Amino acid sequence: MQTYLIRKLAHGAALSENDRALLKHLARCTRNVEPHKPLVSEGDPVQRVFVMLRGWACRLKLLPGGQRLITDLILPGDISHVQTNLLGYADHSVVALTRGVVAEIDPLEIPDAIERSPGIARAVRWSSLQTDSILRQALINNGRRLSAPRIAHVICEVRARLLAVGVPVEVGFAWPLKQDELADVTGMTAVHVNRSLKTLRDDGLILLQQRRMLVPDAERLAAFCAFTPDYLHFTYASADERRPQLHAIALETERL
Amino acid sequence: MQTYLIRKLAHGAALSENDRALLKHLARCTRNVEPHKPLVSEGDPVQRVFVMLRGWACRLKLLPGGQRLITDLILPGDISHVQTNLLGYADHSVVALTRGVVAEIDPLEIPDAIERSPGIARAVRWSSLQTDSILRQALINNGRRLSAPRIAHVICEVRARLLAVGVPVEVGFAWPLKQDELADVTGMTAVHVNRSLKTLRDDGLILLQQRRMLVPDAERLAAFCAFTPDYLHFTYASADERRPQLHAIALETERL
DNA sequence: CGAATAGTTGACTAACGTCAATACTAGTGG
DNA sequence: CCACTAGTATTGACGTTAGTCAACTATTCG
Repeated sequence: MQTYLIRKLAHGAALSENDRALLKHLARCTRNVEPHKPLVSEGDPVQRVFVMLRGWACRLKLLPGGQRLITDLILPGDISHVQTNLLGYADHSVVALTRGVVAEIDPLEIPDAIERSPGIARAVRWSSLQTDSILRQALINNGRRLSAPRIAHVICEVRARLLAVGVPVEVGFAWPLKQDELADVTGMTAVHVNRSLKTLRDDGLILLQQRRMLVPDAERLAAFCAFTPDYLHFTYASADERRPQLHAIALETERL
Repeated sequence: MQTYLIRKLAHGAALSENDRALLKHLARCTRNVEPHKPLVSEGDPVQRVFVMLRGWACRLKLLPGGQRLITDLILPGDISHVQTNLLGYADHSVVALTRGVVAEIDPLEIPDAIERSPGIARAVRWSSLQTDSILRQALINNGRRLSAPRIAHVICEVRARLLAVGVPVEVGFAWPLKQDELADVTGMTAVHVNRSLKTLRDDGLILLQQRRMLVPDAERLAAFCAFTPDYLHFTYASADERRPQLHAIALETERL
C-alpha cells in the first residue's frame, strides 16, 4: 500500500531496506477517503501529516466571490502538510478528487525518523523542494501559455508524475478531473476547458473518454506545450524503480 | 545590516539575543549587487544560501519562446534557496531588481545553527512555509483576478511584507518594478500593466511616480482586490518588532 | 545635446468569459 | 425495462478582457 510513497521518495534519495521499512511504519495508519470530501478544511487545526497512498486529491483555496482555485494536485505517493503543523491550522483546504487511501502521520514521529535515516531526511527535503518547483511551474504555465497548451502541460505533468511512481501511463490512465476542476487548476472557465480539450482531441494529441486519458504520442504533446520534465527533479532513482512491472500491469488495464 | 533578516524571522519564532547574534554571524559575508545582474543563473551550481539584506530581487524562469515569468519577489529579509543546495544546481534564476546587498551563507553552517537554536530552526521552517503560501496566493491572484485587482494585490502584498520588516510604507516606499517586470510578475503584457496602473491611479487607489509607491488608503486598496494578509502568516512577532524606529528607517530607505 | 530606455496612448485583433440551450451519462426507483 | 433526475459535457451567440502593433512622449544618462 505504501509502495507509491516509497517509489516517489526513492527519486529524492537512495533508500535502504531499513528506510523503506521505516517509511511503511510511519505511514501505517491509513484511512479511506471519498471524492469531494475535504481531508482538511481551511482554518482547521492540523495535527497530522498526510500521505496520499491511492487516488487523487488537491489543495484549493477559495476567493470571497465564491471562486476556487486548485493550487496543487496531490497524486499517489505525494506528501501533504509536511511543515504546516508549525502554524497549527490549515491555510488551505485539501479535498479528495477520487475515492482513495491516505495515511496519517503524527508529525512528532518525523524528526525521529529524519534523525535515524539520512536517506529519509534527504528524501523529505527533496519532496518539498519538488512541491515548490511544481508550484512555480504552474505559475508560469498559467501565466504565459494559451489555453490548449496550458491544459496539455497539466496532462504532461500528471503523466510524468504518475509514471515516476510506477503507474503504467502508456496504456492510458485514470483521469478523474472533471472539466470544472480542470478549470480550477488552470485558472480558466469550464466552458473554455471544454473547447480546449476538444482541440487537443481533434488534433489527436490526447484520447480522453470515460475519465480515462491516453496520450498516443507523448513527445508530440510535450512539444505542443513545451513541456520538459526537468523541473520535477525525477533524476535520482534507477530506471528500474521508475517503471516497474510494466507488462504485468499493462495486461491488467489493457481495455480502454 | 542584518536587521531586516532578523525582523522577518522574528515573525516565525521568538528569537533570543543569542539567536540574533547567531543570525548576524551566519549572514556575515555580504556582497553588493547591481540591478539586472543575475545572482544565480538557471543551471548554475548552487553552493550558497542567499539572504536579501537590502534591495529587491526576484526568481524568474524563462520559456522557450523567450517569454519570462517572475515567480517570487525577494524583498529585504527574505531567504533564497534554503534547500536548493540539495539539487546541486539552480532550477531557476535569481536576478537583482535594484542595487542591494545580499549575504551568502554556507549551507553547511545551517544544520549546526538549527541544532543549536530551536528558535532559528522554527523560524527557518516558517520562512519556507511562508514562501509556499505566497506562491499559492500568486497562483490564485493570477488565475482568478482581472488585471487591475491583480496588480493591486501585488502592491498590497509587497506593502505588507515591507511593513512587516519595518519599512515605513505609510510615507510611500521605493517601487523599483518597471512595467514590463510587473507584467512578468502578473502574467500580463507591459501595455496592459500600463493601462491597469492608470485605472488604479485614476481611481485614487495608488500614487505612483518616479518609482515611488504611495497607497493613500490601504483599506480601500485591500478591499478593491480582496487582499487579506493572513496568508503571509505575520502573526508571531510583537507590534514593536514589526514597526521599529519608523523615522530612522524612513531616512535610510529614502536613498535606496 | 542625443541616444537609449521606459512609459503612454490609440486602433485593432485574438483569446477568453458569459449566458443559455441542448445532449449525454450514471444512478434511482417504479 | 423504462422513465426520471442530477450532474456533466457540448455547442452557439455574444460580450469583455487582454494582447498586438505601432506611434508618440517622457525620462534618464552619458
